[in-house]
Amino acid sequence: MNVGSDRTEERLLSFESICREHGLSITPQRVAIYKELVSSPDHPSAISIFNKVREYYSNISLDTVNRTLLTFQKIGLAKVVESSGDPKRFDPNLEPHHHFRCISCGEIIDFRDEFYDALEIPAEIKEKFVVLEKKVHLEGFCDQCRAT
Amino acid sequence: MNVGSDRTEERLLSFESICREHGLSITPQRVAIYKELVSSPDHPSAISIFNKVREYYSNISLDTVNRTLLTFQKIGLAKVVESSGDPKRFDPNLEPHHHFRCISCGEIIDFRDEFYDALEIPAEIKEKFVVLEKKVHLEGFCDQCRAT
DNA sequence: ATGTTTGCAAATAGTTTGCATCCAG
DNA sequence: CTGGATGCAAACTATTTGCAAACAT
Repeated sequence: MNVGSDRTEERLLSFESICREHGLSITPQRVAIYKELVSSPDHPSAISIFNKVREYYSNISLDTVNRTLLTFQKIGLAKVVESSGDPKRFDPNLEPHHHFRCISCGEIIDFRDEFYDALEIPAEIKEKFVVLEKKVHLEGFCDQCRAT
Repeated sequence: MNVGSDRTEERLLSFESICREHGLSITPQRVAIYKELVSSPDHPSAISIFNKVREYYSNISLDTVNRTLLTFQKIGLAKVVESSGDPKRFDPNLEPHHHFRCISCGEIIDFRDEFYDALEIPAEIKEKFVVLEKKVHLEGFCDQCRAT
């Protein structure tokens, strides 16, 4: 597990209250999974979180990790990354941000862009649908893979 | 199978030349799968194309459909939709367009927007990566599901 | 106390692979 | 003819479900 930053401590507090709001128990498994998720610099899959948590919580099961991550998604503590790949990847970053995905290695890189954040929703969409999330998705080759 | 429009006929011709360019045979299976794909109004999964093609090509196998769709993606005849769901969905629409996805029913709706098409790539990204694709992804509730 | 959560095992869904046969070029 | 494509079966990966035991509140 990564060493807890102030940011992580802060998020742990809101984690507990959000769980309570939804009538969910604060179990050690959920705490451990949440800590791993928010201290992840990337977009971890259930398996990668499972492997990290298992280092110090040896008898946790992959099913619990899967179930818990889906629960987190449901109550708004995580998002599922839009990607065309097989294993679901989770995103602990709830701030507005955008994604670049390398089509060669599959790496997904977050980036901030105030201009993108401020994009207007087209009228034809706004009239018919309720838009809750807006994200620019870029694709191509990352610096590692462009060299190949 | 949908009745062939002029657009479909047109695309079939370029389909054959693109296959030849890549040294791929024009097999009846590939033609059938391609016809289904491009006449799809939505973003079909391998299974849904399999089911439609099977109506008149009864002994085609799902494996062939899967393999063929991946081949189409490789040679640029189709794209895989960025989505967080399980079954891969393919996109026959190669024109620049954007997606709205309903988080309730999973429907993905294409929309055109010239302003979005013209978005600049942020300098920090352009410097490091090669960007081949740019798409705005919106999420929320579609008109059907917002009522529920 | 009791209703939720967990871990295990089995089931399921989607996709991929190996291989013999078949067919397009 | 011949190499690539297909169909079948089996393997594999990711995820989900049923259920009894364990735990949080």
